Amino acid sequence: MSRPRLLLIVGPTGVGKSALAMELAVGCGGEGEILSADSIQVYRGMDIGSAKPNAADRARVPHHCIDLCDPCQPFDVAQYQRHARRAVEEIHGRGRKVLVVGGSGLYLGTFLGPVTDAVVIDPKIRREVEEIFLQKGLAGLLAALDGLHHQPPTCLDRSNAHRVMRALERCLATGLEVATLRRMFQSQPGHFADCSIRTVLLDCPDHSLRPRLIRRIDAMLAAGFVEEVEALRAKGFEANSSACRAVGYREVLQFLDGTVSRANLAERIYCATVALVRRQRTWFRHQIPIDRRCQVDELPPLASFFDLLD
RNA sequence: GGCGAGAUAGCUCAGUCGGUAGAGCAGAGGACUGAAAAUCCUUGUGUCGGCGGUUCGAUUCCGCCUCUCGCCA
Repeated sequence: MSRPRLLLIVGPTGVGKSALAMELAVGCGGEGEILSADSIQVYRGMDIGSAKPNAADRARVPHHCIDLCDPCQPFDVAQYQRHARRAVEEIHGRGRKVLVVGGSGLYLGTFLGPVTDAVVIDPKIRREVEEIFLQKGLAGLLAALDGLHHQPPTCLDRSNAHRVMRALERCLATGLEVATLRRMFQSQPGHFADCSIRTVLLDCPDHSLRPRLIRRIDAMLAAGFVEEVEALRAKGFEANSSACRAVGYREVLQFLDGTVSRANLAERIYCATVALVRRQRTWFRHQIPIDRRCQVDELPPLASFFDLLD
């Protein structure tokens, strides 16, 4: 049995990754299926704002890892990893090729190396750590963490309460120090180490990306983005802090709350999107090994991508 | 036309009881172990509207001018 073959199409939001993936999936003799690596498209009902592929595209080419859970339920990369693994096995079982498409750095990272470890955190420990944070804030977390070490650990972001909580949980659950856990984590094989994986970075210069983003945001608003957010809010998606803070969704919620005017809404979404693009590019620059780079305005022939899949 | 308020970073504004100024947002760079479109870190020289006056020294006080926003005619 051959190894599963994956082609990752990565790039900042709005450059046209999905369109390229559709062309490739259809163009390689109908042999490709699309696996989304998008942390927002996993939520049902977050359609317009996440630029989810439409029904026609989904009927034409099978898509995976979309609509995996309700937006009021928490979702994380470990769950994504399990869904993605299952999808890859299914697609490979059909003798087809996997086109991974997305811009969520951590989710893409799942294909390229370890993103989670095997440490199981007892819910009791998790509650205990949350309690420390609620009572004593970041300083309390750091004090607790440092108390478990010979020297205060420096290999984590000590200003990021979220990261410190994760580290503290692991130290409490295993009795090990942060640096040791980190070494163990980094020496693990990735979840897709048995697959053959190539990456393509798709980008385009700001002078053509930015007008494109503006058009896309206007189209989202015209398509009923505000109504989508109202419906999500009615279902309680504000309980999911990362879903309701996603680019565009946060701004529409601010509009619904009256903190942002309708006249400024598109502009605010645009600024948040540009900031996201910047963070995505930073991630792709430093965290993801890229086999091929191309500009969306001057794409090479499709056949040259098939070489990467063989 | 009269009265009042304002003019400070790309934007919104704070401040300096007179010793040339700082927040938020925006912009730029960076980090990344189950929230990742999340979260976090770094990064601020600007004729302090113009011209005069007082002063050792004015963005700050005074006068005039320009512009903006109110209110009254």
